[in-house]
Amino acid sequence: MTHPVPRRERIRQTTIDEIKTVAHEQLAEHGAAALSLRAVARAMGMTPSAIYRYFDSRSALISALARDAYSSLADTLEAAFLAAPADDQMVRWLLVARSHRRWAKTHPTEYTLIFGPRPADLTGRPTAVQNEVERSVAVLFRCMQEVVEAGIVDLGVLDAELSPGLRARFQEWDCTDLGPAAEAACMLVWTQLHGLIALDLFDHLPPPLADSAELFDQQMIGALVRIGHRGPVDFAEVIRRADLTEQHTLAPT
Amino acid sequence: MTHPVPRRERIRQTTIDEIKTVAHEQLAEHGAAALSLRAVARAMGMTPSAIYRYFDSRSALISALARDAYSSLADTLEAAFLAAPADDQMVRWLLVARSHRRWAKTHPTEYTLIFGPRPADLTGRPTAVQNEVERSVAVLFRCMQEVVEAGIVDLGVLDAELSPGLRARFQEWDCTDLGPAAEAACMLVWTQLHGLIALDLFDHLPPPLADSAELFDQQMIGALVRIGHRGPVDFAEVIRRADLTEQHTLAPT
DNA sequence: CCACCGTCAAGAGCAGTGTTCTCGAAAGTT
DNA sequence: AACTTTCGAGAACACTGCTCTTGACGGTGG
Repeated sequence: MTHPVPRRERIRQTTIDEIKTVAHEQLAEHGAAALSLRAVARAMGMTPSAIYRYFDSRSALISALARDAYSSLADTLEAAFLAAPADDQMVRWLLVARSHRRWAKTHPTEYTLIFGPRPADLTGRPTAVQNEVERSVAVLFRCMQEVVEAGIVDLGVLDAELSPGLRARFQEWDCTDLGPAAEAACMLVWTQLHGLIALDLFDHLPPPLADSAELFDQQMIGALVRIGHRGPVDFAEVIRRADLTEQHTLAPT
Repeated sequence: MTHPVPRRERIRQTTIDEIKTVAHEQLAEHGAAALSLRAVARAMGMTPSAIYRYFDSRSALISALARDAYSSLADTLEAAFLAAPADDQMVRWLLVARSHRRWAKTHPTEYTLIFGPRPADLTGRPTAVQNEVERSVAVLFRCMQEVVEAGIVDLGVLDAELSPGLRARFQEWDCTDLGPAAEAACMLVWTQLHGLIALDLFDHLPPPLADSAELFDQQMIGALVRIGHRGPVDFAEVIRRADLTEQHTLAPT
C-alpha cells in the first residue's frame, strides 16, 4: 500500500511534533519566559539554526504551543460536558467548571500562556485560535442554555439590570440565539470563574483559602444561583451529586 | 543648617529613583519581560555594571517596581474610598471598584506585574509587600462592612451557603472582625472584580464588550446586590449618583 | 593640609540568548 | 544520472544578565 501523504512531509511533521514536545517540557518546567530555542535544540541534538526550518521565530513556536493549549482546554471542557449527566443541569455546570479549574491546575504554564498578559504575540491569528476559544465558550453557553430551559434560574432579574447601552452591546455580540440576558449571565459566571482560578493559580489568595476546591464549588454554584434562582438551593447536596458522578466517571479508567 | 540625612545617602537615593524612573518607562513601553538593565543604563548614560551598585540583580529591580506598584494601587484605592460619599455605601463601593479598574487601565504593565504569573520573583518579601496588599484588601473590607451595616445586603443567605469546612477556612483567615460570611462576600466581589479586569486588560473579551465601563458597573453593582439584597435596586440610579460624585471630585483639579 | 578609606563608575570579560547567513550533504524528482 | 528541493551544521552578529578588577572621586580623621 502507498502512503497517501508524502513521506517527506510525514517526517517533517514528526520533527515539528518533537520540537513542540521538547519545548512543552521546557515550558512546563521553567516557565514560558525561560523557553530557549538553543536549549530545545540542544535537548534534541540539533543546531539552533535548524529549528528555524520549522518555526519562523521563537514567538512562532510559543504561538503554536498556545494554540495547542487552547485546543486542549476546549477538548477538556467538551469532554466534561458530554460526560456529565444531561438531566442534572446544575451539577453539569459545576462539573464543567471543575474541569476548567482542574485543567488550569494541571497545566499552569499553558493557562498563563492563554489567559496571561498578551497571549504570546498571537497577532497573526487567522481565526485559527478563534475557533478553539469559541469551542470553549460554546460549552459555557450550552450549560447556561440548559440551566435556563430547565427553569433553574430566571433571567428576568438580570434582564432588568441591563442598561440600554449594555443590552445593545450584548445584542451586537450575539454569538448565540439566547437573549442578551443569557449572554450577560455567561459573562458573569465566566468572569467569576476566571477570576478565582487566576487568583488561586498566581498565589494571590490568603493561605487558608489557597487551593480550596470548596471555595471554588461554593462560588461556582453561587454564581449560577444568584443570577435568579427559584427557591432555595442546597449547595452541599449539589456538591454531593457532583462528587458522585465524578467518582463514577473517573474510577473506571 | 545641617542636613540630618548624610549627603552621600541623599544622592544615592536620587540615583536609585532615577534608575527606577527610567526602568518604569521601559517597562511601560515594551513590557516587563523586555526590561533590560543595559538599556536602562544606556538611557541614563551609565555602564550596566554600575547599576549593580544599587540593585543586586535584574529581579531585584523588578521587585522594587512591583512594590511601588502595590503601594500605588493601595494609595489609589484609599484615596477613592475617602473621596467617596460616606452616606451612600453603594456608590462608595462602586467608586472604589471603578478606581481599581481605572488604575489597572492606566497602569497595565504594573497590573500584570502584580496580578500576573509569579509576581516577579517576590520570594524574599519580609511583609514589605504584604503590608501594601493588606492596605488594598482593607479598603475592600471597609466597603463591605459599611454595606452590611447600612442594611443594604443581608449576609444571611450567603452564610447558609457556606459548608462547614469552608466556614472553618474563613474563620482561620480571620483578618477582620466581620464574620465568615462577610469574608466570603469579599472574596466573591474580589474574584469578580479581578476576573473582569484581567479578561478586559488581556483582550479576552469579545469586541463588543471590550473596554466597557457599563459592563463593569453592572457586574460590580450586581456582585454586591446579589449577595443578598433587600428590595429592588435601580442600577441606573446608582450609576447616575456615582457619575455625579465622580464629576464633582474630578472636575476641580 | 594631607592622607585615608569607603563608595562609585568604568571596562573587560564570561556565558548565554535570538536570529541570519552560507555551505555542504542528503533526499526526492525527472 | 542530473537536477532541484530540503535539511542541518557552522559561523557570525547583536544582544542579554552578571562578575571581576581597576581607577577615581569625595567626605572624614589626624
